[in-house]
Amino acid sequence: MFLELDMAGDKPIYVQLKEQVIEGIARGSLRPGDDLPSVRALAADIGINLHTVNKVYQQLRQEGYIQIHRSRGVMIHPDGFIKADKTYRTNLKATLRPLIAEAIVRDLSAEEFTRLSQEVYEQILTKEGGENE
Amino acid sequence: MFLELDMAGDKPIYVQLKEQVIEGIARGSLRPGDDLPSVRALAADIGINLHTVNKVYQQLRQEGYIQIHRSRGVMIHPDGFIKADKTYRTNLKATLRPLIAEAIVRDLSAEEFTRLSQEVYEQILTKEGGENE
DNA sequence: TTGTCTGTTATATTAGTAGTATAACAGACA
DNA sequence: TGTCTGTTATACTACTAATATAACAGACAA
Repeated sequence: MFLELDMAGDKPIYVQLKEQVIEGIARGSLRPGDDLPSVRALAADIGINLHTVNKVYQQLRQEGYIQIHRSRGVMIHPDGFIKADKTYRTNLKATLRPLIAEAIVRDLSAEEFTRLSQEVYEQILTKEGGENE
Repeated sequence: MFLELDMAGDKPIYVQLKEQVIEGIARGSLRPGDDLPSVRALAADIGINLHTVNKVYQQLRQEGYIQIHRSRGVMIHPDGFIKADKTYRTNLKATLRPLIAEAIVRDLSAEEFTRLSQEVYEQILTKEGGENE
């Protein structure tokens, strides 16, 4: 797999792992129906505990990204993903709010903010690496 | 003051407090040179501990939003704020990356994402309340 | 000079989360 | 019967959020 975890940084590794699976789906590297490693295999592969992987899988399942079958293992959800609805948009705006408040104070216009967002869209879809903090 | 803290939610109250000060500056409710309450006064006002307020003030000072004088108290930084530089933009893009990855999976186009961002800009600048999660 | 305001520092405690370590349970299936 | 799967339970360490007291030190007005 294509995983790169920063064990030192302050972002929890289960969050990093979850985000990388979602970005893998966004990029198209992981496609509906694709198998994911078992909790034990992935944990051993990246050198972390089984429970940390399990926590990620449980959250991804709850949010509709993957399917888990008792003894057949884990796969990317074969029926596609939950579309952006009202609740999602409301939550996204709430998440963006403090980011944009800071942008305003730093004199970053809405147009510049949009340009940065476009760049991130392209970075993800064209498989560019993004410099992490 | 205009503070509304959610003690139950999972967002730490020191983060909420910090974000609300920054949004206050973004809105123009707090302007360069304005006094802020003392750590003890603000803590007593909203019913939290002195150290929680102090932590917020220290972080706001470190990031250039406020000035702290030993026994004269706290004020919004009178000389304006640090403009968006290369480092800030890089960090902002890193922060946006997982949000946008999820947006892509949920079939939210870059144009729609931009539209939501514009709405948040306007919400903040026109002093609308934003529904919190 | 004394009192009272300011931020600052030091300790200690409680509660919750992140991550690890073992172990065992239960379904599928070759 | 093994051996793979996810699942559950328990316990431990380390760290963070938040609180509670207490004391220190600078500024400044009465």
